[in-house]
Amino acid sequence: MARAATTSDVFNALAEPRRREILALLADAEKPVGEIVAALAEGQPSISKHLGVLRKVGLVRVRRTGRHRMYRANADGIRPLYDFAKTFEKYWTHQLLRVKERAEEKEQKKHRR
Amino acid sequence: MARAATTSDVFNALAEPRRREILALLADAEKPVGEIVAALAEGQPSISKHLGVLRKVGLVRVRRTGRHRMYRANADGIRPLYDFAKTFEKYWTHQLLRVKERAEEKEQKKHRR
DNA sequence: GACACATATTCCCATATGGGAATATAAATG
DNA sequence: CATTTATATTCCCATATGGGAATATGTGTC
Repeated sequence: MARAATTSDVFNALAEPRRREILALLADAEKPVGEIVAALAEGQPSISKHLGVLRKVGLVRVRRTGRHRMYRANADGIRPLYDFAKTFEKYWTHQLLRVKERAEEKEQKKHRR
Repeated sequence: MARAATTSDVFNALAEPRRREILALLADAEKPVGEIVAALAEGQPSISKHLGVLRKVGLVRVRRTGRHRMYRANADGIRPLYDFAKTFEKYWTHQLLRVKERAEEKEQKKHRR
């Protein structure tokens, strides 16, 4: 048996760094393909293919508007990843410290604007 | 460019379901290879190779004892996965979160005038 | 040393890949 | 309709895969 298809599940789809970047880009607002291409500085066909993979595993949704296709992230689709990782949370070392650190970072970001 | 190596990072390593199973098995206690082979009902070479991948990306540690090799999970290694997923937490359509958001919106509206 | 046991490595192969180039499809515009 | 714009699809190929079989390596035991 060969390696599983990238479209077989969320884990395989998100193994590719570009696709994680794309998903992050689409988290806050829907964007047309061209904007993603410009943001990631990669060929348009490449981006379109990545979007196809994300679509197949349900991580993004599309809406057609004229000749544009507006993509947006479907954050719920990431839960399998999160759930898996979360089962290891209790084994992390310095857990309390790290949580505290991240909370503080967040606080700073909020106040920085 | 072809697909990235499974050993290139945690995301690629954990795209394979067997490797996630192995990691879950090793979360609570270290185990010799044979025990994993028995638990997952798969060929020993296959398991050894999976362990090799997990080792290379730092998700497991090994300890040699006689002719056994005791493997244990290194839970800290999963944090990249967790951190990535966590950035989408706020977008989840979870009931409590929604209630909270609506409360905040209301609050803002009240103060906006 | 001869052997059994535990694990890793090598060899094999069908399969999916990601990117670039070229091309196709579709919609707006003149 | 011809052309431009936006996006998807097809074709190409070097590359890594996961599993099984066979083999190698290492370690206890007699």
